[in-house]
Amino acid sequence: MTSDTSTTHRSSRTGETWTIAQVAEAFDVTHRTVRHYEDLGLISPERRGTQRVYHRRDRTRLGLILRGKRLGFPLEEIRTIIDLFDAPRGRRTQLEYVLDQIDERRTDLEQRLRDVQDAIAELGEFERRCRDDLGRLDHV
Amino acid sequence: MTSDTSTTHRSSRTGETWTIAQVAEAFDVTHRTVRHYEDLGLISPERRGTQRVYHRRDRTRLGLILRGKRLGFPLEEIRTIIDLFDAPRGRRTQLEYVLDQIDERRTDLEQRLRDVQDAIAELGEFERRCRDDLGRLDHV
DNA sequence: ATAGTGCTTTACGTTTACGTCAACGTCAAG
DNA sequence: CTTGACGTTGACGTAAACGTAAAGCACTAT
Repeated sequence: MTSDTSTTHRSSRTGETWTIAQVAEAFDVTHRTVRHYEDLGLISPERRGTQRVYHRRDRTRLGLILRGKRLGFPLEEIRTIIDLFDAPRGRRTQLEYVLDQIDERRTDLEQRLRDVQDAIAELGEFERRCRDDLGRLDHV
Repeated sequence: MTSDTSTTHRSSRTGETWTIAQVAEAFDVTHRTVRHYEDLGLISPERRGTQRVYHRRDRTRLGLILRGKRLGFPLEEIRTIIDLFDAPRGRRTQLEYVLDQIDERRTDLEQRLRDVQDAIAELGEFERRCRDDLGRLDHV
């Protein structure tokens, strides 16, 4: 019940693995969320017996997943995207397919870029009008 | 059953109103979607008898809604944002509240801006690697 | 008068993205 | 050896964002 400095090790020896509780806290999501992403095939942590063991690779993926979510992509689409990064690009057909996918993604992202920029600009314009109104109130 | 050039008028006289079918098609959504937004209070078209009549104001709002959606905002949040634009900002307290909200929104949008830019950058880097791989295949 | 076209409400169904138990395993500490 | 602390697998619940009939009104054309 007192101060316990030995809470979050367990991977002190390996130095590169984490438990589900640790990654969940690190990314500020619940363990349920992490398991859900695994159910959908977005991450596949190592199993040591029955326990899940997360490596840096899994953390990288989790970061990509959460960023994708912030951008409003559905999880299924996020899966196809990050799978793309790990896809075997040995044969020419595969590489050309991957490059095609990249182009599609980029088109989508550039639309979102415009959306965000427009929204920020409109917000700025709106703020200016509000500050004008405020100025008039001060002036009187 | 033959060619019918008189399909989409009905507002020819007023020149500034549309039916639900027309706005739905214009924004490439279903009428169900449009009505759903109305149920949530995101738009409130005029009623002429029982029929909905959409004005430019409603189209503007629809545009904002759909852009908000592309950026991954939930509809409820979108409602509070676009309501903000139409809010009565007469009193100082109101104006200060609005300016606060604007700041919150901007912080959020700037995070998304970074997310999109990072994603595009990573995509570019990934494409470069793929093109390298492709070049090596050509070279052999 | 009737049929067709478009709009309306009501209401249940579906998908996505998890939340929330329940019930059980496991490992170290007391 | 029992008690936690943490982990595991189901399995059902839920909120958001619509989809999808079903059934009826209104106007127009034949």
